[in-house]
Amino acid sequence: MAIPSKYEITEREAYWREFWAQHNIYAFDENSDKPIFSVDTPPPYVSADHLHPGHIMSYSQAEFVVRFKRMQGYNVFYPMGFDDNGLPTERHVEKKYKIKNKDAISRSEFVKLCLEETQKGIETYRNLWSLLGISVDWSKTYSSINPHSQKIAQWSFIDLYRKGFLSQREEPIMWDISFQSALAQTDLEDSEQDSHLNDIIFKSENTAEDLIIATTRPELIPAAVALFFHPEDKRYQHLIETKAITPISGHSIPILTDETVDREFGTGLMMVCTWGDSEDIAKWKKYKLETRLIFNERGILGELAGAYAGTHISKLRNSILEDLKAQNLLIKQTPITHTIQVSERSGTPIEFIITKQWFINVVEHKEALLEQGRKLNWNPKRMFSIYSDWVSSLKWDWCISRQRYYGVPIPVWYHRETGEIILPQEDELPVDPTEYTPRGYKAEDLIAEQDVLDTWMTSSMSPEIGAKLVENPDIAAKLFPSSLRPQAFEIIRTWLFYTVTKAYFHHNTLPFTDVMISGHGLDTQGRKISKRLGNFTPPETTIATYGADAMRYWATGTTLGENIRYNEEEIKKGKKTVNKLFNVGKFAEMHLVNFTLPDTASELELIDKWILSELNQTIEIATHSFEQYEYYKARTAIDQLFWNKFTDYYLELIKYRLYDESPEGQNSRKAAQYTLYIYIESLLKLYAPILPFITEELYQGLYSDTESKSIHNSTWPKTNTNWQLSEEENNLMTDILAVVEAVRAYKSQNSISLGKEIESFNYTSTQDISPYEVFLTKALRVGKFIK
RNA sequence: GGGCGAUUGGCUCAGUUGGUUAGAGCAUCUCGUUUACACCGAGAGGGUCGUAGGUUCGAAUCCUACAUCGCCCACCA
Repeated sequence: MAIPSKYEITEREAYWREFWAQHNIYAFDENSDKPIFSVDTPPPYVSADHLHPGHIMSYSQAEFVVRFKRMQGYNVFYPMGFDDNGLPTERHVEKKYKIKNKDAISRSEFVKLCLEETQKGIETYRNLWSLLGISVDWSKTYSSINPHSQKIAQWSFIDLYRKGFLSQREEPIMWDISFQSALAQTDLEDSEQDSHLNDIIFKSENTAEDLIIATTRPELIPAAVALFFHPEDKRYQHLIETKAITPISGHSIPILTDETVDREFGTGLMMVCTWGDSEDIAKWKKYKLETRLIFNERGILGELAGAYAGTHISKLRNSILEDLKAQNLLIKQTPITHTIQVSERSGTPIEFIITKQWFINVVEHKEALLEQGRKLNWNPKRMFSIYSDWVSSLKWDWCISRQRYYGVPIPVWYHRETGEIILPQEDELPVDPTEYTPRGYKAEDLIAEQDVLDTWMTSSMSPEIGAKLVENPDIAAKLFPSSLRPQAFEIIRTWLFYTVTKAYFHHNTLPFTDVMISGHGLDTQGRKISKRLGNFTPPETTIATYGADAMRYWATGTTLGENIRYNEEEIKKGKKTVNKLFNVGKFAEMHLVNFTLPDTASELELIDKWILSELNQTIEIATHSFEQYEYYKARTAIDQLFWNKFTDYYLELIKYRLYDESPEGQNSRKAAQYTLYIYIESLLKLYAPILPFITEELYQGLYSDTESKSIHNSTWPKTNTNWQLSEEENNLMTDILAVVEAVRAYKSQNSISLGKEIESFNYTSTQDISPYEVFLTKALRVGKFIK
């Protein structure tokens, strides 16, 4: 197959994409006995078309390593997943179809819309990933809402229940009043808001004196259940064991002491409600305080809110402050800026209500989970601290039930009479309890669980969901644990933590051995790329302009875990590299016509051995670097070899030999051809993980004699000790290269064209390079060297 | 407040265990129509490696403090 005369990037990349697909170049081979390398590919959210260069960066970086492993002889299992489950999808559909009230649409209609939107998202990703040349095995694809994934997520629930890691408890839980669903610790986000610290008068029931408390949430006064002060606070000793009367609601609450109260804050008196924050819950639990819930799951105020009943909690603060003012009970308002926790998805400040929810008991296993995390091979190492910080700071068990429409149903029924919890058999999965009756029961005896599972409940099973795409159970078993988990650092505390947790609880193992954590994509000014700011060029546009190889080249531009700025110059450099490779390919093709690799190596000249020894060194560096996930280092070394050693020197120095038609020059010419042949093949292979398109083009054009043999299934280059230079040869080469440089400088400074022959050149050298004078005079067009 | 990361020529970034004149690309300047390539080639200029101390024969690299920027966590009701 010949190399085309011109490299039309878009057209040729499309050609090779099609070629790879047709020949199943990236398919996992179930019949192979090669060692397996399995990847736990991140399943991206498909709920919105928000793909930007940051995604390109992180997927490419992982893919460099995957391609390297494939060429190293691994049977690569590289599936693709799509996370189309859960709240983000619901929200996207609500927004897009302007669904304000879910009562206006049936559950099944709504789910149908979700699935439709999901499908569109999958197409967007799939198109871009193919465009980029991501070498996933598209025959191994899952979506997190499909039956395969649902089955595994539900199995997980059942297995955890049977093993005692699950519990159903009624307790205060973080709640999103706008979505009306429970939230897990990780669904929260900080939001800085301007507010007031209000000094408000309570009355002592016993002495009728004024008790001043400071609060940012005066609306919770009707929910107040106690006042606290520090046990050693001299100002309030006489109040121990007495009671206070709240303003507005006028109910009586105990006054207690606790060491966690800060004497310096406000007046040193603290109001505890049910519940304003986790501190409230802690004290409520510790002192077994009363429970006063003033609003329901929609945020509507109830009886305990007295006159305010029927209105919404969000309106209560102003009403209460006005009423306090009217009664002269509000003494002071201090403006403050503080950080409150809001629901990540809705932006609504979280509230606490008490409901029955399912939990995975993670808090009591903190130590073990920390230990599991420690056993992972983290790349880069420092990313482990994000994991350990998170695990150490866990305060709540993982709440896995969600009061939502679109998700994997919790596979549970409750017996109408006894309340007994009924689980389906494994072979019945997946089930929707609201539409299915488990074997051995009658529908009328059962109450179906309405809630669905947290979306992380499914994605935390991704290594197994992926592995089980292979039907043969023996082979599937070999795919778990995965070899590699690539992901972004933002989801260490969610996806990574939950996956580690699941593998530990289910199998007492790690879900994967190696972790590769990528950084953020930033815009040209160093700001985080986001859909909201719109500060990015769509990757499709960039690829159309410069090609996928060039875009991938940009992604090598930073070390793993570091953020990378979008930099069009780097992409241009990628394109230049592609162009240069192409031209070298054309040149080689021209000079390798009718050349076949001889059985025995040709008699190499010093310069030939030199470039091959440079190749040796680069192979070593690149191999080691890719193994350490240091694709950047690999690329730099390969670039050096290609640009600075090969095109700058070697190629120019052997041209005269390649063009030599004389009979006495044929041995030398063959040696140069031989070197060219060997060198370029290895060079292409070295670049192949980073630049899959152009390397395939040239490999097919120069080397492949079969229709289906791809460079990406070829073997990774090996070093050859025959190419090692002796110390003497090495010194000689150093001098020869110095002479080359000197001649070039001389010509450049004297405005002489490099191609023009000069009569003589003065040089000094530490080695005796006289045997190479003929070579130098020919290669450099110098009549005579004068020492 | 605690933790992590960053700070290197105009710009974007490398510098693995401390070791000869600190590297690359882009940009700048000079030169060159050379038979793979002008998406090219050759040459040149440009950095007291954020600041201040310390360890060492020797520090961009190790230690301490500080400054600026970014991120994460905890946040006083």
